[in-house]
Amino acid sequence: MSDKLFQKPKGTADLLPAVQAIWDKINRAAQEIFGRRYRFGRIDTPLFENYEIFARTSGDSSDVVSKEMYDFYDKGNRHLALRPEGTAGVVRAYVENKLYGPEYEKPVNLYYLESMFRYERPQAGRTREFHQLGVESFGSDSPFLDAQIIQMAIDFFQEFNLDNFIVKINSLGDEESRTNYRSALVDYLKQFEDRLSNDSKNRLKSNPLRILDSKDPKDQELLIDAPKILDYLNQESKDRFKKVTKALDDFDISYEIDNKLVRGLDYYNNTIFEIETRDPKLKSSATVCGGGRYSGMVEEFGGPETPAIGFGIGLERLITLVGQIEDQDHNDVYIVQTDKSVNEFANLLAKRLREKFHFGVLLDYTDRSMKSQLKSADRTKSRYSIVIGEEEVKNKKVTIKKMADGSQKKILLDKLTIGDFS
RNA sequence: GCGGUACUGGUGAAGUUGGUUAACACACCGGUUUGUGGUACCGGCACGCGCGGGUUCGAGUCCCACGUACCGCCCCA
Repeated sequence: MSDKLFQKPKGTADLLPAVQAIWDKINRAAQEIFGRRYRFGRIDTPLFENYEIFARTSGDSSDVVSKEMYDFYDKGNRHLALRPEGTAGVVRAYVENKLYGPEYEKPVNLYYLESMFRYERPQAGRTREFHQLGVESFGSDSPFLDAQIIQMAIDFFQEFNLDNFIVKINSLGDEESRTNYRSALVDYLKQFEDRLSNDSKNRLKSNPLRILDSKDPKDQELLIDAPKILDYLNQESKDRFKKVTKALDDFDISYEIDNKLVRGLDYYNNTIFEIETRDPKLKSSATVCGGGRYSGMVEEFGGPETPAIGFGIGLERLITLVGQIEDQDHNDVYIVQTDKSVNEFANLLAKRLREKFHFGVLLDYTDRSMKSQLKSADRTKSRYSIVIGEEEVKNKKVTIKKMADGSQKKILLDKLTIGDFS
């Protein structure tokens, strides 16, 4: 085996300087759209939480909990887990910090940008550590908010000029509707139990709704005549869903009602949605955003009954769609030294230029040839170089060279102003 | 967790049916008469072919195990 001690853990990535420009842009876009336009406040929660926080909310039968969790015991024998998704931690923080209190404006709107961890086989658009940008809104059950939240995600994608996607939406209904539907679905599928795939057989007991998005072609065939969830919504849930889709229509959002959409986590009810890209770069990982309504979770953590809705955007997936953006960063001044006798002078000059003009300043510390130093000035996209030699040191002058056209001028050090560099 | 493909220098890679000195290009460093860049020319740059074993007189080239990456399944962001 190779020297695995010196390799990064499987499914992780180093984000080198060359790749940071896009992350900066994501941060700025989140701040601008979620923070400024929608007035969501940023929240950061711990990288790890008590195991139960995720296990209970996501559901024991979910893949995330049953096989993808990075859990461990600390020295105090506490069972902890690296967060596999963002919602549970935010809800925990909402309750623990009593953000439901009267001093906070309702709904309480939060967004986060954090890394998540899932023990999975890496492939395109899927790594073990990945980043999610998500929002959560607590305290409103309005269907108009559902539409607003979906619009938020779209706004974000548009900031990156992405529009080759489809919004898929479905409603799981309220508790009552969901219970009714579940038993109707189980009754229907029971008669074909021996023809179902193994996964689906297990889910028949643990989580029958998940059978709906089975990829097994035989399962799919059996599902054609299965009861449809939208037929089982009670009047209230039905009306609610209609209001959501009406609002989406009013927003000119094109969407697709997908009555087989269920999502992998257990905590959803009423509106659920996904945004899928059609870009072939992410074939089996086309979901770039997923979310929906969840009620009951705040109570589960000991808070008051609170309706909530949120979504998460997979940032690595977003980035593979956007591609890398060019780093436009320029350096201001590169100090070129004719030989090592002027090192001291040059070194001091660098300090003064940063101090006085707040310039970006670079200089060579390896006594390379002038030619090499000028090459470096080029490569670092320096706007100016300052040549320092014996003559300059003796006369307390600097030779300023404008890189773009090669023009030079000599100026007394004491007379140097910022205007000499514009 | 299951299946497939790949793995040669800083990078892209060539390496024929296993047989001396690992091609070529880019990048980098240096030089082309001594204080000036992005061009041109010249020179330098893998004691090693993911890691560990094995087969063989001999392996980058064959076999096995492991690691990682990529693709597919499952599932998701």
